[in-house]
Amino acid sequence: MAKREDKIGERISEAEHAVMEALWDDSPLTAADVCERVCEQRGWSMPTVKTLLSRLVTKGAVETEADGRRFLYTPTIARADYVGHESRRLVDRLFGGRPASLFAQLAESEALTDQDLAEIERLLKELRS
Amino acid sequence: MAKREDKIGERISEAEHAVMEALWDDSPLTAADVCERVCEQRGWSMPTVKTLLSRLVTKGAVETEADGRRFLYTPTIARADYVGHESRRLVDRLFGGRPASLFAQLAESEALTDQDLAEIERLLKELRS
DNA sequence: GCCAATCGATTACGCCTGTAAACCTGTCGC
DNA sequence: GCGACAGGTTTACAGGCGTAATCGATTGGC
Repeated sequence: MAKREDKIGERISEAEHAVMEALWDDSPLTAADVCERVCEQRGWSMPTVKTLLSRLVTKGAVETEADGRRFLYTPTIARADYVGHESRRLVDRLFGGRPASLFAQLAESEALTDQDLAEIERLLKELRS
Repeated sequence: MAKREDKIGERISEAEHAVMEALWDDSPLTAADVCERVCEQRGWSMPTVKTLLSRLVTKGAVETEADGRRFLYTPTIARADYVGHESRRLVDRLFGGRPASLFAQLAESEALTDQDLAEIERLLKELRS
């Protein structure tokens, strides 16, 4: 049942997360590649991306592979794991660990469209089988 | 439709959140009251609670009412608003704003018990009417 | 072979957060 | 009336985060 590398040790910050998204979207990437995909959108400059990448490497969320004189960066944790981890954190912190409460909250606060409801219904049906 | 005081300006930190929970649970409270409910559990001392309360007041998340020489603290934002806000933040950040994806994630990662499923189903049915 | 461009590493720095000690002041007991 | 205490305010300080400049090494062009 080894449930897929569950090593999400140190917390990933907001800015670092943006970098992770780029890498999850496509990897390995060089620092320049990453910058190309996030710098404009976030108003960052290269040095910022370099720093974030280093920190992610230190945290063990990203690993490097030498390619001549530069590095290629690859995530070591799966996006699904990260996302699952963060979701559970939220559910624990705000909903006493009861996902149904989260759902109720989203429902009650308008946040669910008809499409969402339909999709959730479909998933529910699937889980029943 | 004034959707209930939506003033969640500054972000509330983790530690501050613990204090908010105490106040949401029961308010108004004095600083000592708050400490009584969270200090042991979190391993805090009075000064820490005082600091957190001050910061929350500065952030406008809590307001004070004088009671003789001391203060009574009361939340100015509703728990439901805070929780909704944070939930939406997560959905936006990690699931491209699609709540159904969050649901799918929770489903796929074991996190949903039969009870959860039953409850969600019930809520769904309710929303349909 | 030497210079400029390229890259990663090191250093910087202000703000927020967690956690508290120190300080000031009003008050209640004696 | 005076000292101990309760309670709020100020100050502190280390670590994380956002953002970046600077340094040092490598290398491709000429």
